Amino acid sequence: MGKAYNVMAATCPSRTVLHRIGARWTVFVVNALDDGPRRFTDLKAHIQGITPKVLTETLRSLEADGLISRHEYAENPPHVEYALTPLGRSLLVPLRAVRLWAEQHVPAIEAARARHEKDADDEV
Amino acid sequence: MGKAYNVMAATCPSRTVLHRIGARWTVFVVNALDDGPRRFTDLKAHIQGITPKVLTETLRSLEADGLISRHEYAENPPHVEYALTPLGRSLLVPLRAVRLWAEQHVPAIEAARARHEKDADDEV
DNA sequence: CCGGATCCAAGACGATACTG
DNA sequence: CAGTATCGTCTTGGATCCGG
Repeated sequence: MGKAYNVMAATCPSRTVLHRIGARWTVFVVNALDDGPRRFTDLKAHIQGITPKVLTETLRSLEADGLISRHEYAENPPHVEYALTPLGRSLLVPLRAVRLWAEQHVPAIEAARARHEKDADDEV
Repeated sequence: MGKAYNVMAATCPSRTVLHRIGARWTVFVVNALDDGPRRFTDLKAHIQGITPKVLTETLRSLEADGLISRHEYAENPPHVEYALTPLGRSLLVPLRAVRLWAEQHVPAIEAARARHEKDADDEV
């Protein structure tokens, strides 16, 4: 029995999964829930620059895929908490690594870009 | 001395890095170079469904960021090879994990989507 | 507090044809 | 073989305002 799924295959269902993971804000939301449940406004404040509309869309998508859970308390004013499901926590492992990689390699990337920029100039 | 970079901050340079990593085809190209250098046509065949234009754009971006190297042999017909740089190989580690996660959790995601679909129907 | 509704802009992505 | 050129589409995402 070989591998069941392969993202390199055009019609493999894993591509839709990858597409969801790769969505612009998924890595932010999943990482933001790393240290426990958070409320909507809390998430919005933590993930700087995200708009309420996009945050809502992202949360709904992740909920549909079973990566986060939404718990609504019957209070007024409203009180809603989002948390990672076990499946979401398993995704957190690679996504945390991606986040860390991005944060740790900023200087290397910027240096490469500067070098590339310079090479382009030299060719003129 | 605290952490230098934080993707949660709106203006942090790590966001541009994350944006590049998150580009639709980055994870495919980096993973495709996992087991050694490949030629353009080889990549295109391996990453099913990618168009030459998009593949070129992705390769150029990754090259500009110092993640892959492009080696051109002075032959006719043309012979060009792409390979991961050390920096690119360091990115391969988390991106390979992302790819594996996507491939391994297809059934879980599909089950969650079906459940979600059913819940939506039940509310009607 | 937690969103929903609406409108709009950008750019990513795709299809196709062509060339050194 | 390894791309370019062109064009069109179409999904994302952003801005803003409103409502339960």
